Amino acid sequence: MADQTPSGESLLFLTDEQLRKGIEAMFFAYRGFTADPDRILEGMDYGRAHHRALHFIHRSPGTTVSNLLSVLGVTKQSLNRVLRTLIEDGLVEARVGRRDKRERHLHLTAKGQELERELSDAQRARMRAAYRAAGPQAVAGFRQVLEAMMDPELRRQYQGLKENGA
Amino acid sequence: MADQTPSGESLLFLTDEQLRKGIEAMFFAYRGFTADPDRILEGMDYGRAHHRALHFIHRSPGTTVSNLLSVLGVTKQSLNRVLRTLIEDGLVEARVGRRDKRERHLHLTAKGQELERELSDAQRARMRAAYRAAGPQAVAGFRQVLEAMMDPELRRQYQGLKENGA
DNA sequence: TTGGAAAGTCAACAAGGCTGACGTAACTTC
DNA sequence: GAAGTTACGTCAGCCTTGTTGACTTTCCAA
Repeated sequence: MADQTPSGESLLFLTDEQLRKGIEAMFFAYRGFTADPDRILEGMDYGRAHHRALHFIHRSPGTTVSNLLSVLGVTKQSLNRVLRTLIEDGLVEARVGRRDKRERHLHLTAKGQELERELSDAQRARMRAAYRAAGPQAVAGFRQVLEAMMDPELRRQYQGLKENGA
Repeated sequence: MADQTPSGESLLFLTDEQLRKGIEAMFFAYRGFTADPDRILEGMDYGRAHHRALHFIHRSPGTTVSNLLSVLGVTKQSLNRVLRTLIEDGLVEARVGRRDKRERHLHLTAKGQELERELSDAQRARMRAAYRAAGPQAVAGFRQVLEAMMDPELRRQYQGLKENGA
């Protein structure tokens, strides 16, 4: 028992083997995480990229295109392809900014809300099952580790998303 | 305070808002998770798919192609493309099976070990920092939630990977 | 000896990233 | 008011990594 911090905690959770297991857990869990929405979307003309756009527009209604760009971390050409189809299909509405007319403020239409809801219901159902199985303590730890794993800039994005429901 | 289980735990961690935060945490954290290897690989002729192959061959030396297929969850055509370049470039060796000569047993060459090492060092460094920042309790919770999030079949794959280092 | 599994390969395609170049409207600054 | 910057959109072309389908070779096992 040599791996002890000055304060007496075991450092065994930092072994390469433990870290590798964590890496694999992320890999397999992420597959599960996206599986349900992917299943819903296949067959429709949409993919994961559309899901992400819907999610963040739902989350921050009225967000601008460049805002969304920085959250999603893709190029405007990539996002535009996705956004165009969503707007054409009447799931998303782009309103010209009132203060700054260059900006487009993005909102979900009723139809957009509906699909977002369907996707997020599926994803939340899995999340809820996992949370319930693991318990509140585990969930707190889960969130802590994920947060620590983010790039600092992304962490700020993450924390900036409106927090409530408590 | 109505959200209490019969055993008295709060269920506030199961609100839609909390679940959404968890979903976003997964999204942002996964970006960080892959960022370092991606950076190393850009410029080389390899991508994330090559990294995954290297990882699991390292993890289970002598694994067969079909074994790897089921772990990675892609088609043999996809995997083959990746594997071919890795073999051509002398990072991976495919040994014909002794018992069953149809099977190819995959091993990393010295060169393959080297790249795998470089990629995994980077990824583990981030993981280690996150683990250290969050602490052992949080790490345990992190692993529990991720495991509960996996599809049952993937969970078996995950648990089947040799466990040690404790 | 034959059926079927394991592996490999060719071709074609799609999603979703990327870069670069260009255009336009609108805001900001000098 | 002119010049520069920002926000957005779009065209064209490319790459990676996934897909399906069809086909072959090898070879184990019943």
